[in-house]
Order: sequence, then C-alpha cells, then structure tokens
Amino acid sequence: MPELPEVETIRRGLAATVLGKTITGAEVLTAKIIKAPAPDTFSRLAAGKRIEAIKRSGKYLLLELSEDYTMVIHLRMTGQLNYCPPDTPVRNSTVVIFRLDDGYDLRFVEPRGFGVLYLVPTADLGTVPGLNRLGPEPFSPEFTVDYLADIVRGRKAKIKSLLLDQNLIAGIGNIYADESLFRAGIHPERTAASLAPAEIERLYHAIRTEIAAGIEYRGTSVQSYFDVDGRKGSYQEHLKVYQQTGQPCPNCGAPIQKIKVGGRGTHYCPECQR
DNA sequence: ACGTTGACCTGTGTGC
DNA sequence: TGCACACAGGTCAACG
Repeated sequence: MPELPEVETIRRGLAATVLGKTITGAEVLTAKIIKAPAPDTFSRLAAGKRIEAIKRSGKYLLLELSEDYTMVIHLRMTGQLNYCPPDTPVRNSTVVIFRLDDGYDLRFVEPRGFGVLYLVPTADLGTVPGLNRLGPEPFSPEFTVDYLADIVRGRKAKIKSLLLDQNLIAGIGNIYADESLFRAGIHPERTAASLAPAEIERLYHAIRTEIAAGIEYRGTSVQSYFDVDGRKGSYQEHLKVYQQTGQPCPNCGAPIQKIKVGGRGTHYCPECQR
C-alpha cells in the first residue's frame, strides 16, 4: 500500500495512539515476516519495552523502544497497522498482534505476507536490508536540484524506474512517480540522461509538490490503504493520471494511457508528457 | 556498476 | 456462475 505519504500518515497515527505505551506481549501468527530476531525469541524480546519514539525513513517505520532497541516495520504492498480494542475480530491476514498497556492492540495485517518486521538493537540498524542504503527523501536538505541532476547524469535507465529506486531517492512509489512525471510534463520512458536542466528542475519541484500534497491529504487509498484508525486517505480524489486510464487529461483532454515501464503499470498523458 | 526481469504471495477484478 | 488470467501501492536476487 504505502509510499512516503501513506507511511508518514501512519507514523503520525502511531504517534497519536501508541507513543509512550508499553508492549505487554506480542502474538506472532505468521512467523515468516519476522526477519530478526528468530521468531521464537521475538515475543520475549518485545515484551516489556516502551515505545519511546516513532520515526520514518523512506517507507520504513522505526519504533524506538526502551533498552535501546528499535522495531523496523515495512508494509510493502498491502501491509496495515491497526490500533483497536482487543475484542475487535481478528482478520485472518493478521500476522502479529502487539498487546499494549493501555488495553488496546496494535495489529499488523498483511494479506500477501510481503511485509517485514525487525526488532534489533538500535546500534544494529545498519543490518536491516535496504534501510541503510536509502537515498535522501524529497524533503531532506540533501535532495536538491543539483542532486537530482547528479543522479540522472549518464544514466540509461528510464526516468520512471530511476524515481522508484529507493537507493537514489527514498519514498517515491508507483503512484507518486506517475503523478510527478505528469506534473513535470516528462514521458516516463525517457532515459534519465536525456533530461534537460529545465526538465530536471521541473521534476524536482513536481516530486516535492506531489509528496507534500499526498501527506496533506493523508495518503492515497486506491485499494487497501488505511491509517491506524482504519480511515482512508483522500489524495485518490486528486490523482491526474494514476489509475485514470482512458479518462481525459485534466490539461488537454487527451485520454490517459497505460503502459508498462520496468514491469510496473504506468499512466501518462501522451500529449502533455514528452 | 548498471539495467532488466522474475520471484515472492494472496486477493480482487475482468472477460470468456 | 465458474474459471482462468492479469494485475496490484515494493523489494531483492539473479542475470547479461
């Protein structure tokens, strides 16, 4: 489900609900999503730890716990976190239930089983795959027009594929990549190296505009994205190309096209994006 | 190093 | 209705 705006919305929801609470126990229903420590020791290690801070890095959620531990959660495509009373019926795609000292549950629901969970000493965060290699986020000080120019230089990859590379820019996924390229007027199959300086500058501002709008509208709910309280975001009401195949382009009226780029469904306006 | 492709899973929607 | 198939918000390993 979640790209940067959705994960940030979830982070804020967690800050409003579970921050400061203590995990009294953890029930592991699907062991395979727990990558560290060994699933049979996960519950024992989690129990008794207090949630002291809730951070986000790219699409990773980082729950800083007492005793210098950090829980790392990646929701991948369909993961959800639900904060709910313990008598709420347990959905069968629930993979872990955390019991909290306020009497509520925090439940990790993941129908496809792609999501991952790590509970590691904070000093070992570098051992979490992907997390240690993330590029700058769209709103970090290191993400500048010059940085974007640097990473596109000499690259033969299609610009859309490059935008999805978390090692180059952290947090953009399929929705915001398509929307950013539309806003910048750039065809998704252009090679990165072919972008002119003015296009790089437009793309830079488009990315930041789209990510900021996504956060403002509390994320995009196209299929299964819900925040910790089960609410949908509303940015799907403002999408201009993503999942708008055949709809008129809001700029020129031409029908939005769908193609595959790097194996991902890709939506664009054939008139406005060159 | 870079770029592309397939695999990982289950649920849902579409077309026959 | 039933069935087969394509596709899904992400990442990683394997290959050329």
